Amino acid sequence: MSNRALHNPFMKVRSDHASETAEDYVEAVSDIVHRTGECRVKDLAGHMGVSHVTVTRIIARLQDEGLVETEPYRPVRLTAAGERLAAISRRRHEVVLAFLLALGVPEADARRDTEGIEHHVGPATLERMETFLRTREVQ
Amino acid sequence: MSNRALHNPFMKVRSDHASETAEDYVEAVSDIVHRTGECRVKDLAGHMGVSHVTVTRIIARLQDEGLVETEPYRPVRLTAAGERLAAISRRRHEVVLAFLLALGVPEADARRDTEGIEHHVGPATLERMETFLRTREVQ
DNA sequence: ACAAAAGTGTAGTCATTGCTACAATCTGGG
DNA sequence: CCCAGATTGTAGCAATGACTACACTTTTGT
Repeated sequence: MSNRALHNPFMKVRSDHASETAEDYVEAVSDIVHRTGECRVKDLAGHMGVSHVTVTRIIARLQDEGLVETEPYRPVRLTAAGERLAAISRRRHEVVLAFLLALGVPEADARRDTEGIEHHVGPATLERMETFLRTREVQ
Repeated sequence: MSNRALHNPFMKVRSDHASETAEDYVEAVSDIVHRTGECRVKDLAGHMGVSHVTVTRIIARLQDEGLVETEPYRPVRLTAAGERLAAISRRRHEVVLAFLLALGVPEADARRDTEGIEHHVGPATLERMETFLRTREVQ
């Protein structure tokens, strides 16, 4: 099993799915705090396109994981760990988006695809994308 | 809501998840049939790294969706629709993998990342990847 | 100051994808 | 032929993420 995990890419993809939500949410919290000063549940619900109930439960889980802090009826804040994860996620998001744009993908498509792709871009691929951006530039 | 769906990339990603499984499984069925003559539940379980129970249930769903055909204790076959989806998925998979390799990503990383990325590569991005492969070639 | 409105939490449901444990079927070797 | 082992199916549980409906705070406007 653990042996197969090392060789089966599907397992990697599945375990990635678990952290995708965390990455998306801490990034969203970070964005919203920087734009509006504080991040409320309803802001996240609007941002993610889900009901406030879904947000509440996911935030509760992220709090258990030590990524965010909040109290009932209060705004959501990032912990230090949450800030770190948000920074990493945002940077990767930006690299992937810039890369797709540099590739010549129309902006609307690039934004859509980046949202799905970013969570599956490993360090090696990210590094190659950055190299491409530095050397080729737009074309 | 439906208005927001058009503008919220996260909704796209979520609905993509539903079809990812279908794509992965029809592609796996196709591969296994071509390699060994027939595709059994246990082959899929090994290929995907999950228990046979998970496979059985997913295959049942894909049968409802008209992508595969099977009877109890019998091998799994693809329908015409399943073959079509498998062909599309495999081609996209190959393009993404070739693209990452052309980018200079080490093979092991490229294979891993392709597995996660492929499902989120839209037509426009796929087209740009193919163009890159045709024009730049390896570099 | 206080009621209405806005925002948030809770209860309960559903679908998906995992799992283990156990039951049923198929198949091959003796 | 027939049973033991391999394969497949079924039952039942857990976690995640989605929802509606309803309850509870907080905020706001008069």
